[in-house]
Amino acid sequence: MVRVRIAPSPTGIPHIGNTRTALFNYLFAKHNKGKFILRIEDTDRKRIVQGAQEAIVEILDFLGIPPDETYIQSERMDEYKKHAKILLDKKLAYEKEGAVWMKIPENQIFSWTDLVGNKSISFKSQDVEDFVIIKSDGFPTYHLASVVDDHLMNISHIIRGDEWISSTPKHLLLYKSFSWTPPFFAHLPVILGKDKKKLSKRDGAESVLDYGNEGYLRDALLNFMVLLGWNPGGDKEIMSMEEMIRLFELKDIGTVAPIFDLQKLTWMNGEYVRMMDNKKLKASLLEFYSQDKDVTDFLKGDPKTLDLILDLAKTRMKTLKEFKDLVLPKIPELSEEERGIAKTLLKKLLVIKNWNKTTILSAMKEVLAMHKAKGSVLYKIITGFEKGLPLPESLEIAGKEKVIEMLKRLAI
RNA sequence: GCCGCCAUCGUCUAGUGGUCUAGGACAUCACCUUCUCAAGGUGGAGAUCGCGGGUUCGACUCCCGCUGGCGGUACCA
Repeated sequence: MVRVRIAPSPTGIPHIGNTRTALFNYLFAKHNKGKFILRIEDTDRKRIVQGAQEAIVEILDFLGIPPDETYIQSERMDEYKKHAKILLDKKLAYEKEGAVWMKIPENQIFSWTDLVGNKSISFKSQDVEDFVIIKSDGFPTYHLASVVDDHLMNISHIIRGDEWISSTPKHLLLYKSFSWTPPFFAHLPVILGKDKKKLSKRDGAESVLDYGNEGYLRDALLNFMVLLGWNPGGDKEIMSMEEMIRLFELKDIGTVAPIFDLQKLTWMNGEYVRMMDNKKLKASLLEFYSQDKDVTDFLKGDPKTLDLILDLAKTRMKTLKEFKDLVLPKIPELSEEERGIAKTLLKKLLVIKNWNKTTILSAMKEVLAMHKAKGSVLYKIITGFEKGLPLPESLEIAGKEKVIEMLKRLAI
């Protein structure tokens, strides 16, 4: 039975790296019909951050990768104390300055086969130092608490960041001291920023929640993250959660620290926007703009009209954030010349009898020819931006009356 | 410093001794389309597979060294 866990400490908001680790654990669990466990490691009382625990849960929820079981280490103190005593009694640990320390035996080799890259890693005991297992405040350190819990919770595979590699010999010693069989280990390379340094605020948003607030879609985020250090082979890139679960295997995890490339995420998000049907897109937009009455009012307008507009907008937005400027015009600041063009446009549109995109387009072309102007001028006049949804279509949708009225106000 | 991990286009990667004059995707450039901007289509440029030694009839693929990057070296996780 596969049982995996993520063990975040509530000392801050999880960043993309931690979140990807959670995703990989989730996919591995589901691929093997196993369990995905969340264990809050709140043993460092000094560094606990208010709201961090809630943020962890919120992120898993946002991504749709909820844990099957949840544990909190501060509620399991008895276990850690009990197990520390066993080590003390066996004389494998000792007390010093109010803390309990694990003694590293001499002339030993600690080695394991890491499932990332399927290679053997080993450390000599002379390179490992005695370490604290119970701090003087009575709380266990990560080393003791995680080993005890992983064993008690029947964790089969530990999939975690590779900053843990050099701690693994300590964990191996603990397993041996308790006469427990250690689980399998898979250490994931960290995700780096553009500068090849650890991902930081400079690289943009910090947590997936921030990306969500920037108008990135859950499915795109998931798809992009899974490809950071994992590849099922072949050229397939766009994958649904079901496909990821079906294809996910530890042997396909890369050994190289990937760099987070926002441009590719943005492209992929655009792909997902275009793949969505209008009903789903509308729902996503409604959620994203829930605080913006102008946009939600627009979205709640005539469904048929909205449908047409969504079709036009889909190929022009990479993130949901770009939707507003696409559909809600702003008042343009026109030069004298542009005002003249606006007047001509008004005149030409006014005489159209059969108001549709074809007649509107030919009117537009006449105006452009008369003024020897580029099409972008008309977009500036009507939308306030030099580009936008195709005018013939959107003016047809808006209706002659509304368009004329608006142009009159501008041209005066 | 010591210990460990890693090393293919700018980026994500395919590649497990010969099929590689190294494939795909993002980004980039050109063209097509065109009322603007996109989307889409076609094509181009872009990697002497970090460097140096081996092993082999033959190395991107195996071994060693070097260099570089990253991580660890806490009564933090």
